[in-house]
Amino acid sequence: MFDRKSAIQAAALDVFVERGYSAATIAEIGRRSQSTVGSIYHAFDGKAGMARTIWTQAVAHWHLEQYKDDKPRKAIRATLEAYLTWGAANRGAYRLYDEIVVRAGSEPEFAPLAQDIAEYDAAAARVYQAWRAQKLVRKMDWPLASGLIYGPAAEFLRKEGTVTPEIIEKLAHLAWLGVKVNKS
Amino acid sequence: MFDRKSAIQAAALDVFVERGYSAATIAEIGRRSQSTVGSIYHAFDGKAGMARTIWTQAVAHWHLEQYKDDKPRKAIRATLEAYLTWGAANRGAYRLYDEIVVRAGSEPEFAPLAQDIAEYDAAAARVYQAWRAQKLVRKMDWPLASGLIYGPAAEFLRKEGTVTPEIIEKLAHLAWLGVKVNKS
DNA sequence: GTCTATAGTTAGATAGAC
DNA sequence: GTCTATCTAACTATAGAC
Repeated sequence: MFDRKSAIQAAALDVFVERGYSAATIAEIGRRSQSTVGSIYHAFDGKAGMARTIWTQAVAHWHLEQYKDDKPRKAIRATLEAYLTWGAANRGAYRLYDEIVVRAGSEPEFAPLAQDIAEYDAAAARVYQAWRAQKLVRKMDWPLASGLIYGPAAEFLRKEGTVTPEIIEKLAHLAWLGVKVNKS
Repeated sequence: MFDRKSAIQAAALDVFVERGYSAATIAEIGRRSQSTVGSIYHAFDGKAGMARTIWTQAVAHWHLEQYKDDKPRKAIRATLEAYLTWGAANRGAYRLYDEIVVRAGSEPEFAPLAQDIAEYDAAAARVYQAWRAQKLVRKMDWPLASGLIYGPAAEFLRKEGTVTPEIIEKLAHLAWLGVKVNKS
């Protein structure tokens, strides 16, 4: 049977990607999903609610927590590979993801999403601190560690460069260099 | 004498930082700068025009091009130090800068700014390629090189971590590791 | 759950006097 | 250059029938 909620969400993703969050309208999302405004508000908590769902699904692709039982070197490689691969295969969606995160930092209607983001970040920080407790990685606050791990990849994905296995390798290698314990 | 344009710009920065770009209104900017809507439109090309000026002034603080005659290792350190120092001292303005750049990627009214950003990036790319021609840095496309240089710092500034000389040192060191030529 | 119709709000931008 | 007044347009969100 027809899953209206999924149809709305798919249409919302399309419209957000094409127009950007601001210029996307509920009416257009309704048109594309063959739904009406009323149905959309029934299924989602408005525009910001749709964005929140989209963010959740995107981030699940590379969330560090899912690799928490691996050794850090392997886990970092896996999360980065997933991040870069997904971002490269879904440029538009990646840009939208980026836009949503930035807006969540300043716009009040995104408060629930901002909460999700903070929790997501805290979960990743716990993974890092668990590794730290086992002396598998260097002592470092998570804001710095996450910058070293994800920063280059994030900046790269913002541009239009092509993601190759060599680039994944290079970024994973440098991320590991940044956080591994000093042997010397 | 009273410089209205500067007053408007300062007020715009305040309001954008406090409310975010979307929720900032021309009327509020007028109130704070003791100017009227008409004067604001006389001095700037609307809201997006004010954002454009703010972006230009922010980016001038760390533009790589200003260090183009230095050796790359020193230049990278200098640009990163400027970037991190400015960002840490102006958290709100940094967030706004980030928001403006992201929006410029998807909203049509930012077309002139998007052009500025592309030119800025091209200028930095030329600096890198000039170094490359002298074999001072590794052969690498600028999207990747800029990710390695600025990415960790950008990601770090997005969070609320404190910038210390050690952190600047660490980020500058890793940036250099990422782009320096292989000695082996 | 789905729909239509509309309310309600807001703000960016401009015209034209001074 | 500065100002006031207004226009215009658009969109989110809700109310309430089915």
